[in-house]
Amino acid sequence: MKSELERLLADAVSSLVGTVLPQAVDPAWINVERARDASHGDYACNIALRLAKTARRPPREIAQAIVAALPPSPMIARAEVAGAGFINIHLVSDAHSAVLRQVLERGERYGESAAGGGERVILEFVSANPTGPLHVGHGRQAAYGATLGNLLRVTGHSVHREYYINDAGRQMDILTLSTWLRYLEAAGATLPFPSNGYRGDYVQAIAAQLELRHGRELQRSAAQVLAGLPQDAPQGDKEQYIDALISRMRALLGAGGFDQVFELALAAMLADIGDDLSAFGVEFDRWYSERELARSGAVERALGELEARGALYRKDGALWFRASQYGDDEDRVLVRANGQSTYFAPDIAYHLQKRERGFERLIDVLGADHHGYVARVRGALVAMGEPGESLEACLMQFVSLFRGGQRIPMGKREAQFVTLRQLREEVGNDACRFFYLMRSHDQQLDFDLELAKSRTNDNPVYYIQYAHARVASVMKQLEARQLQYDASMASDNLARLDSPQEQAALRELARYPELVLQAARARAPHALVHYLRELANTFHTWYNASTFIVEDAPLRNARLALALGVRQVIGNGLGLLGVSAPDSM
RNA sequence: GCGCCCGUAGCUCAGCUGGAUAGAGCAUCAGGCUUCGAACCUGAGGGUCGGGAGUUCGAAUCUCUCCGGGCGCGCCA
Repeated sequence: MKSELERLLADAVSSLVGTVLPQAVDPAWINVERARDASHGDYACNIALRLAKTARRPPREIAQAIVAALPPSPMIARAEVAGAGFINIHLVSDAHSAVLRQVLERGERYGESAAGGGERVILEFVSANPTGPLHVGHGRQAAYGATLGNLLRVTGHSVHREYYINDAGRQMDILTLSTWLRYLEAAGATLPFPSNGYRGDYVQAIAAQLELRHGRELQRSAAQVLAGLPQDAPQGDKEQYIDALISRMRALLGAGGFDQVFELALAAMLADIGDDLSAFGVEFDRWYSERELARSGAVERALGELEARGALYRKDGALWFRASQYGDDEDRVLVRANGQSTYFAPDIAYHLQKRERGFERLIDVLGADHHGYVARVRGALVAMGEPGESLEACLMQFVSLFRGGQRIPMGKREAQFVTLRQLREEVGNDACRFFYLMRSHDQQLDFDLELAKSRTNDNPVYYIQYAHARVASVMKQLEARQLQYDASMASDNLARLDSPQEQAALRELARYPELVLQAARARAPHALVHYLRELANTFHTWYNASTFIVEDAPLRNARLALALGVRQVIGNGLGLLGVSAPDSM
C-alpha cells in the first residue's frame, strides 16, 4: 500500500518537472508516512515541503500541483493539501477491509515480507562463558537475540543463530580448579578457597558429579595441593596464586586427570545453559566451540592473514595487532609474552570464519560493557580485507532487578546472584520475555519482579494476552448460542465495519507489516511490544463499545472476522516475541 | 582525561530516515458490569523534551558545548 502510493506520487511529481519543478526529483525523496491523526486521512506525504527550496515556490502551491497531477487510483478516495504543505491521502473504505481479508488469508504468515532479499545473517548472541549459570543480564540478551532473529526471518533474511562457547580460556581452567577443590572438600579435606575461584553453589553440584563418576581416584591431600604456593590476596597476588594452583593441579593429576575434570565441568555447564535457554524458548542453529576453532588451525590462519598484510608487529615479547591503524584507539596484543594468546586472537579468527562461511551480515549481541571490543574486531576484519560494515553490534544495557521498589544487589563472582533460571521460575517465561523486550536495548532496564509476577491490571503482559483470550472466548460463546461463523458472509459484508472503533482496528492491522519491517531494520523488538499494546487497546475499546454477537447476521459475521483478524495479529506478534497467546487465562 | 549509552508528565518509558496540537502505562481524581470475560473501558488534571548555542520552511529528533547518571578504557573475557 505504502509503496503503491509512493509510486503514484512519484509519477505526479515527475510530470511536473519542467513546469512547476526546475529539475528531476530522486524518487527516494518521496516518502509516504502513516498519518498520525485520523483527521489527516490514512497517509501523509511531505514531499512538497522538501521541494520548496529548490523549486523556489511556496510548499502549498507545489502540493496543490502534485495533487492535481496525481494519477487516478481505485484505492484513493481523495487527496488534499493541509497544514504547511502536507499532502493527506484518504483511502476508500474498501482499502481498509482489503487488509482484513489479507490477514485472514495469510494467517500466520501475515506480516511477513521479502524485504531482506535473502541476506545471509549470522546472529551471535548470549555466548556467555560456560563457567557459571546464566544470569539476568544474559536473559535479556537471549530474549533480544531470539526475537531479533524472528524479526529478521519474517522480513526475508536467512538467519543463522549461533552461540560461541569460550571453552578454551583461562576462565575454564579456573572453573576446573574450583570444581576439583570442592571435590576435595567434599571428601573431608580442609583447604582455603582461592579468592579468585568460582564460589557459586553450582560448583559443588558439579563436584558431586565428579565424585559420582570418578570416586576417589582424583583425591590428593591438602598438603600436596598447598605445598610451596605463593600467598593469595589480600597479602599476595590473587592471579599468581590461582595460576600456581592450576599448575599444581595439573602436576598432581597429570594432563589426563585435569582434562577429566575439565570435560565434566564444561559438559555440566553447557547442559545447564542449554537447558535453561531451551526452556526459555531460545534455540541456536549451532554451538560453536572455541577449542574446535583453535584445533582447526583457524587462529593461525587468521594471524597469518594479518601478518601477510603487515598488520602485526612484535614488541616487549608480545605479538601486536596494529588496531590503531584500523579505527581502534590503540594497538592490541594477540599473543602474550608468555606465548599464550589473548581472547582476542580466536575472536578475530571466529569472525573471519563467519565471513568465510558466506555470511554477509555479522550481528553480535553484546553486553554494553563490551562496547570497546567492537572497534578492534571490526578493525581486524578490515585488516584482513573484509568489509567493516558487515559487522554490526547490538549493545545491551544492564538489567537491574527490583522487588517492589527495592533494588536487588547483584555481583558477578559473589556467591549470591540471581540466575535466569530463578527469574524464570519466579515470574514465568511469558512475563520474563515480555519485560526483557519492553525497553529499547540501549536503555538500562529496571525489572520489577513484583510487577512482572502480578496478575493484576498493571501488568502489561496480561493486557495483550487478555485481548487474544477474549476473542477465543467470544467464539466459544458463539458456539454456546448454536451459531456458526460464516466466513463468506463476513467477507461480503466487511463494509459494515464502519464504526470509529472498527476503523481504528482495521488501521492497526494494516500497520502491522510495516511495523515488523521497521522493528527488524532498527533492530528494535521493543517497537513490536508497544505496537501490540496499542492493538490490544484498540481491541478492548471496541469490545467495550459494541456487541459482536448480534442478531443481524451479516454484521455479526463481519465483526467476528475483524475479531479473528485481531486475534491472528496478536498471536503472530506474540509469537515473534516468544510469548504464548492463550485462548483462556 | 578519552570512548559508548542515557536524560521527555510525580514514577517507568515510547516518539520511525527532522514534520502538523510531544504520547502511553502506573499513580491521583471522577465515572461505567441484569447483556459476548471488569485481567476491560470512558473522562480529567499533570511538560522550560537536562541547560545553552547552531543548522532550516520546521528540531524531542541532526551538530557543538556544558551539566547530571551508567558502562568501558588490561599481555582479563
